[in-house]
Amino acid sequence: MKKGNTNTNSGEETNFFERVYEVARCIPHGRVTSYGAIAKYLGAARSARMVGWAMNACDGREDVPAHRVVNRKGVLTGKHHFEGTNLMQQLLESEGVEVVDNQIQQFENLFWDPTEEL
DNA sequence: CGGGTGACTCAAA
DNA sequence: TTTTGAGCCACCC
Repeated sequence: MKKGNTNTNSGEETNFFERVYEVARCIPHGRVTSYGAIAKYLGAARSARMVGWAMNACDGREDVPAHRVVNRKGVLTGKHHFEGTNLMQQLLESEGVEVVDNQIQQFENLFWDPTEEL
């Protein structure tokens, strides 16, 4: 049926999310990537939002360095979602990434493209 | 089944 | 140049 139901949600996680987490986990230390890049790698270049959504679900997945994932401009758009105000920035700086005004410096240089690297 | 949402992205005015 | 609008896909109720 269609959807009626049985929501099997519980117990089985959507592969899509897992996929995002997997890529996020593959992000090298001290590097950053964009939602669109991950989405494209998954085959849904237009679903960058979903990647962000997946990050929202990352709650509980500490292994998922959401702080390494930023928007196409290199701006910490999701930093507002992190606890604290500069937690995300602190994490990035801790890895050697320069962040100023919620924007990553030398973003192009630190940008890590899964479609090319993987 | 249907509707609403969203941590994005691209394009046009 | 900056701002505004629409598109898109997957998850949740």
